[in-house]
Amino acid sequence: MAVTIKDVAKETNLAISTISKFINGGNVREANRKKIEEAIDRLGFVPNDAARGLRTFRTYTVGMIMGGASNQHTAALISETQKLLRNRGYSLTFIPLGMAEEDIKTYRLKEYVDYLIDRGVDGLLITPMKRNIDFLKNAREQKIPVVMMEERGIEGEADGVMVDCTGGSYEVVEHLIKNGHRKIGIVTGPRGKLTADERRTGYIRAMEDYGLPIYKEYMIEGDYTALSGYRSIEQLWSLNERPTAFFATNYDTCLGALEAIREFGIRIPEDLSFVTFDDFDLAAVIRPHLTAVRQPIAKIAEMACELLYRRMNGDTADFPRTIRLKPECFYRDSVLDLYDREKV
Amino acid sequence: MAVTIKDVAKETNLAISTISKFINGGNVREANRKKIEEAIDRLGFVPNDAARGLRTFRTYTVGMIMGGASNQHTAALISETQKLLRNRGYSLTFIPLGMAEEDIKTYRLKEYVDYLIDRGVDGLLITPMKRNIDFLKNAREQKIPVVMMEERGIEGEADGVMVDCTGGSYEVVEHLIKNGHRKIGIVTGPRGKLTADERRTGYIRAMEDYGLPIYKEYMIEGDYTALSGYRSIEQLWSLNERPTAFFATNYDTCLGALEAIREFGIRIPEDLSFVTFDDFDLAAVIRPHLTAVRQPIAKIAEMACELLYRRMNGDTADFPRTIRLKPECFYRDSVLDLYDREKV
DNA sequence: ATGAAAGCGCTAACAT
DNA sequence: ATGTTAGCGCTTTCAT
Repeated sequence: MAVTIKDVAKETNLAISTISKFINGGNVREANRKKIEEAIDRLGFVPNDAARGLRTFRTYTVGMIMGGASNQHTAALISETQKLLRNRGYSLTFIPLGMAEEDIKTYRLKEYVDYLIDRGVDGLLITPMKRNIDFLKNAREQKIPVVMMEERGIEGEADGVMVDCTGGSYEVVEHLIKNGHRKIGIVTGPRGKLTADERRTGYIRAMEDYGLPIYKEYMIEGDYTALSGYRSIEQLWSLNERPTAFFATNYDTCLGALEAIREFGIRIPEDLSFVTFDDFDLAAVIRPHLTAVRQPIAKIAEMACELLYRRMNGDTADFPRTIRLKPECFYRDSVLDLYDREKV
Repeated sequence: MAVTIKDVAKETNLAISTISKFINGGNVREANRKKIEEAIDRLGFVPNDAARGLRTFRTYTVGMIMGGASNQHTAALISETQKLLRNRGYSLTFIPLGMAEEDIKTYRLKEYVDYLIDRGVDGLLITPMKRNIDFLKNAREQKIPVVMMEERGIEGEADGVMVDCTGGSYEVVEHLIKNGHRKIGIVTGPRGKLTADERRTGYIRAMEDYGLPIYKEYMIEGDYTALSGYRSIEQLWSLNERPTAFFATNYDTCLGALEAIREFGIRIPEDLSFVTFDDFDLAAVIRPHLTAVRQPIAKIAEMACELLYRRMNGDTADFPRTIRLKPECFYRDSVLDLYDREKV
């Protein structure tokens, strides 16, 4: 904190403004460039962000609010985002949204957004739990760009980067159907959360497209927690007519469901075929290898950061945009081919 | 960003300095207090952190670096910390440390620390992966207080807040022993990581105290990842003489181990008794309920924040401190009483 | 208790 | 290409 641009100026016998210009990528005579670089190095000069921010009305800080940091998918997203932002000279102020905690009831998203705005972020990356944009009021008023993750863009409010969950969900359920499954259980995510609604929709649509009946008993209302995944298997297994396949719609429910499956001694895929949204390390390792829909996490982060970066720099082209990324299905060994079985 | 302290001054017909004083908790005549509060409210004034920081050489920002955000324990820690810090007026700049990624090899901790220091954090909360303090050089030189989590305090360098892992580990292994187990498998964490070493020590010490032999084959070298947990069961189950009990030393290895257990159709506790470090939602729900060592997460966060807060405010009493918290064992149903079995 | 004024480190407009 | 200078919003002496 001690050495300032002034010191560098003195050291190099140049004007403060020349140093400033250099720092910000301006043109400087070659000889001076060297001198300045040396001086900066020797002195260990680091620009003072506070001073810079005071002038430029920028903090070079991005606020990120998102829940469920305890699952691999989210953690990876945070990690990627942080890296990309840092490479662009931004740091990340992070607010985790409690998933199971009191947060979900009180939904203090607006409070958090306002807090970050007051602290002076240049942009916001938000993963909301429902499509409700009250919390964006101050961001809009103060023209702080917002990119929503796992949501569509909103006219006049925010851009959105999301994965085509309906498609991914459809594809994996279709895969089950094509393997002869008719009774397919599913544990859904919280109502109003776009990804959850889409994954449910994909399931329903696939069933309908293949003329299959949709039984209420097979659609378990969950909330993306491991516990709800666990309960869903519990519930399905208590049915007289058990499903032959199961679709866990996110990482956490998948873990929970697998636990119940272990507990009940259910065999995959002999007793129950199993597919899941969100791929993870173990999914490809455990036996049988789990068929899963993988989200392009790096790409999501990249698109969101890129878009936010552009907005923060005044590029408002195509606002609001909705970037929709395709997930990828990994077909592995957790689905039993019922037709095959019949033949045997 | 528009309304400043100046506006408030004008609005109230008071001097800027009076407003400033009020904001910072100084004494103001009752009548003025009211006027100021009203004006602030009406105008929606929020102090500009950059300007304030420029004067005070403070950013009211704390940097946090920690890995493994994908497990419940870590996620909860981040969440708690963020909350506590915010209540004290600090925001959190977060850098996740990739666990399985390239980070673990290159170990760019110093790079991250320096980055945060350059960005001007007032304090640092770090969970290092090994006891190596090179990365603290700049923090020390610039007198930026550091509280290490999951580490001891270091003379002249940093305070430490940690859990007595040796004790917790000892206790839970002792529990196994007292239930008649002699062949106890364990999957350890990365060498050099204090918590991992301590948990290993607790295991060894308990075995020694009860005069039990320690077999190399039962001590699987892991790295706190789910995969290593999975592999450890795989390995142990391939032994001629399988263990009767297993100790997963953290959340991730526990998940991985449970997966392998499902896959191999191993029954808990009939075929294998199971205990784990780090308690989690499902542990108490699945059958059998898992015996687990729970870390006092809220307390850890509280102690770390409190200590860091004191340091940031110049209180250097007892530096460096090492705060050691006791974990708690939850004895549930995943351990078979072998004596009982003999009787039967 | 309140006010006037200096200045934190930097950027940007303007002058050279 | 480089230099001079005003001022961003705030805290902090120092007066009053």
